[in-house]
Amino acid sequence: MSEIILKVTLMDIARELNITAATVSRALNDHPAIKDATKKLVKEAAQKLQYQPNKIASSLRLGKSNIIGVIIPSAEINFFGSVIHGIEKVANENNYNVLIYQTNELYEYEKRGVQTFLQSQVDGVLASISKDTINLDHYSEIKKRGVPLVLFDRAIDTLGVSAVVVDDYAGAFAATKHLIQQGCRRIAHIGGQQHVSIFNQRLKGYIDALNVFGIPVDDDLIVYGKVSIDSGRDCMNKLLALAIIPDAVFAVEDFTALGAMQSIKAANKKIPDDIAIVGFANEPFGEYMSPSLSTVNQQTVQMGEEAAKLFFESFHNRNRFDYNPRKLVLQPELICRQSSLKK
Amino acid sequence: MSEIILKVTLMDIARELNITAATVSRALNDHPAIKDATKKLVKEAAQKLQYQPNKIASSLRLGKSNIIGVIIPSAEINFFGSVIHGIEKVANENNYNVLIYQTNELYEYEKRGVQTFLQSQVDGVLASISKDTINLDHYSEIKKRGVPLVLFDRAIDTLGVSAVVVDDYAGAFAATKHLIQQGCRRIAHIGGQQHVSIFNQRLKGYIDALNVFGIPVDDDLIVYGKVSIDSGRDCMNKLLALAIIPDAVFAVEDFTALGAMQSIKAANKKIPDDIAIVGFANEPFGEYMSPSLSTVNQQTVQMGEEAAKLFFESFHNRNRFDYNPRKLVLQPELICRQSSLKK
DNA sequence: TTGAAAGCGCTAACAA
DNA sequence: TTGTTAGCGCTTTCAA
Repeated sequence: MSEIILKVTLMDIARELNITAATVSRALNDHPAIKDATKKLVKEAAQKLQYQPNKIASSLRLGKSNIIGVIIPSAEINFFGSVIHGIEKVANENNYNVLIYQTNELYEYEKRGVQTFLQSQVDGVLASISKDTINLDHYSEIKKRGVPLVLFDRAIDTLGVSAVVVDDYAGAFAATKHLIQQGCRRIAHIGGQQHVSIFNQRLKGYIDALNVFGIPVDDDLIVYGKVSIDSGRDCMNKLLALAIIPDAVFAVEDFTALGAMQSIKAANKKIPDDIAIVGFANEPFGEYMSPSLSTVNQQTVQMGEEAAKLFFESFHNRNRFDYNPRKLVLQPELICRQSSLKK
Repeated sequence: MSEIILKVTLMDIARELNITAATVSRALNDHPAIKDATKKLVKEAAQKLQYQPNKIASSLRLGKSNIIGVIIPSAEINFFGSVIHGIEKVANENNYNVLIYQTNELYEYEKRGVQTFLQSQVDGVLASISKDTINLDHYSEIKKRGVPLVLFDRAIDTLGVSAVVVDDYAGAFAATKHLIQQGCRRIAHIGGQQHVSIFNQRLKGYIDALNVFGIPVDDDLIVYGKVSIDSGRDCMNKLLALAIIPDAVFAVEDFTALGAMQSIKAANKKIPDDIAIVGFANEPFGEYMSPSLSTVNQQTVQMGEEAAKLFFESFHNRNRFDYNPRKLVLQPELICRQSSLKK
């Protein structure tokens, strides 16, 4: 049974070598004014005593925590897992750590997360706004405290902060265009909550694609839901109840598409022959369904990486008055699978 | 454009009210010795000045960070996302935050993660050991420093720390038994790396189920892979090359099962009629495939919750010599879907 | 019921 | 090249 290691500090090393803590600190940080011989001695002693620097003390002194706070709706959604993956990668490369806070799509939790992060003295906050959130004062507060804020995916322009988003409009346009090119003419859209900008953009892309190709927009073919499997099923049922049913559906997101597919199958219609369908997000399950689901891929890991990079950019320029937030728009990629490919 | 809020400290509040920082601190922490009137004044002033307590300073003083470090192989794997969800939930309820470190299944990263967490003065570490890891000294070091360590899912008994695992043996036994009850007699197993305890347990459960039901264990029917879609496909191809092919497969995990299914379909065999198949993990895609995948559900969110609770238990008892680590075994649940249900 | 003073562990300005 | 000293913001012991 090995002994417990007692807390060892700079002072312990200093005492061991009959020098001061300041010298030890400088030696460990490779300060140029310190003799190589001293550095060597100090580092050996640190090793021997199994010294671990206390980051909290150092953070307090330096006024910098080397921690990025990340606010996400849910760690359980694959999309956000991927984004975190990207964030972590860039953060670790820069000697930063990542604190996670989940909102469960609730405004109250989101507010609490922001408070917690400010108190934890994070150097920056990366956030994806929850669907439930309308009031944005808590985000303004981050800005007011001089802490860099970067939004990803669910961004809001009025905040005037850096952001990484995918071009939802372009993705929706491409998806709709693809359906038109497959010969579909009655293309429905199952949309999401319109105060969420990404959902609104997808609606616009859909409408503009129809316009560009001279297909009239039919309000009966546009239904709105809450973005879930159940809601997808319900919305599709409404579309199937129309006098003339659609020959294609562009769903705002993959789970919605999945619900719609279930409903189509239940009505004994064939996918894609009777009704073609395209989703959005490239959730992993889409690839393995039958028929496999056409969708729009969002470059999730890259989104995380870029968000983290934007934070470092803001952080390094935080004292410059001429630094302006940047908005990065990633291009999504249409993935055509069986659910939309007619023979 | 709103003004930047300058850092406001206890001293600022104290000055405002002509009292000392000590009193302010006590008032904000509802110390019983402080007059209600004073508390009221202090809290109002704190509000007015938009005071945010500095947790780093408080951590340094108290020797306690209120942070739990979580080490996972990858945030992109749904399983770990769910576990984090559970951990976050319990952590937040207890005023704790969660630092995440990803190892990408690499020993070197895992070691670095442990160092980072120790330096960050986390109050405890929750970890799932990466597949690549064999040397466990870094985990022993956490113990030696008196920091509570709780392992989840990928646990190792020899470390003598608390752990939450699912009963992999029981899950594998149930899956195999189910296949036997469906009338299968040549049941193959696609296994994982045997130094990973959970994979080894699943093999044992498979073998014991065969034994209990009087079915001879045939070494030809057991193949080992690296736990991935590709590896599942390769392993299944080997099984399909046997003189007498199996009539069922118990795969060590869902992605492996998925690869196997692709290979079975490519060989023009019917699932489940020619070959029935069961996976392990209940990855979301399994529900939506065709045929849908039978699998074993692992109570992931609950696993996270229990792991966090075990940490708090260890933490509160960290100075007691009679506290022993506890191992929690969650019971998995067999989910029978189309891939294994014969008519 | 409150104040004075010290200290958590580290780093940086200044001095030598 | 190294030492001295002070202080980051908070909490707590001791004293009043």
